[in-house]
Amino acid sequence: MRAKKRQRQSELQSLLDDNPFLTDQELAEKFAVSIQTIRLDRMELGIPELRERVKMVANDAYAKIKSLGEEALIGDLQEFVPGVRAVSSLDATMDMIYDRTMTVRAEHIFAQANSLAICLANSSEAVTVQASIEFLRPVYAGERLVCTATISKREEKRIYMEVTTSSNDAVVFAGKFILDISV
Amino acid sequence: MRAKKRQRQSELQSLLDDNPFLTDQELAEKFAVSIQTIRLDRMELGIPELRERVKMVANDAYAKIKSLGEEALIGDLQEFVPGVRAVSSLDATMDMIYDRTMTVRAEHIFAQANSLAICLANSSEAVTVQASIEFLRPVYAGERLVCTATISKREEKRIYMEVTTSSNDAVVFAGKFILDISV
DNA sequence: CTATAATTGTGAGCAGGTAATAATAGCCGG
DNA sequence: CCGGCTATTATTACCTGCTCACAATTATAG
Repeated sequence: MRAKKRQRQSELQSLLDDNPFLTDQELAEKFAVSIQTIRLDRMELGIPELRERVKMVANDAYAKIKSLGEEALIGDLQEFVPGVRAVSSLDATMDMIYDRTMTVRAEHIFAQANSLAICLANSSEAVTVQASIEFLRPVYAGERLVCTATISKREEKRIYMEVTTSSNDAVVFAGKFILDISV
Repeated sequence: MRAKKRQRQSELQSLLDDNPFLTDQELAEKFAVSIQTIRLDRMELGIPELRERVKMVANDAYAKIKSLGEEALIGDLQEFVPGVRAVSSLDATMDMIYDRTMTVRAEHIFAQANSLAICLANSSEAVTVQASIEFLRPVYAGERLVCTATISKREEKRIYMEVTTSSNDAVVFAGKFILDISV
């Protein structure tokens, strides 16, 4: 009996982990137990009710969408010298991690660099056209990534930049970006 | 009188737009009207109740987090020949867009390519160490991006890949990736 | 066989509503 | 100033998805 219960509770946990939108009713049917059993299980596992779970997801949404979503600049702008240099900082969080290696996924580091480059281009129509990038060492959650973009050359319709990202003074990323500013 | 109502309704609309978590009770207090007035306003504006609003935000979260968040592979795997080639497809949505140019942000295209490369590396410890990438033309919302990664060279601890992304048979992105598989 | 654990049932109550219906307040034109 | 209209407020019944408290039943291990 005890085994059955443990089994159900762990399944319940993972079920709700990747689908928080299930009612106690639905869960009871899935496990073929009474609704009260489900409620007791939730109590013991410290899982809040449907509405609270949904609220939590919704709140996370508000926070996470900012972590890599629609913001123009990924990270926080620290310094901005038009036509010369821009610096942004970004705190690496668990949301950015690749499970298998526990390291920050390359696209997040690229995103910080690329968005800073576009920001520094300071044109309403800047578009990244080329980049040569190096990820010098893996980054872990909790590190603060400071990214610096510097304009190295400027042509009529192109801007060349050097972008580097450091954590604790060690360079973790370096890249050369070419942006198009036709218009 | 009519002016007052219009004023209130438009304020209500924008209030709820950037904070969907307000109850009718709270709104009534904010506007110093009865709760029924708020309900009528919501009806006229077609704004659903708190719980529905929260649910919508939570659902968006689920969709958006997948758009560039925690998934191992960004896009859907279409083909996978271990050690040789992998193909994924990704539908460009409005969530991926840079407002100023209305084009898909480079990091999303990079993310699709990079995550496919890591997937193809098929090692529990693959890490991108270098990439030379080109964005050949801008991508707009609605396009279907088909990304192909091919292994071009394999060393003891490194994998070299060619990754290209096409939309309607035109190549929009091309890159050479070097991954580290030390372990 | 019995003590304990697990499960199920019941009833009250709550938040945040919908839906329907009715009463009241404010204003405007004639 | 009064009828008519819109806007607002009130009232009541009902809904979902719970919580909380308490009791009853069933299973099972010792």
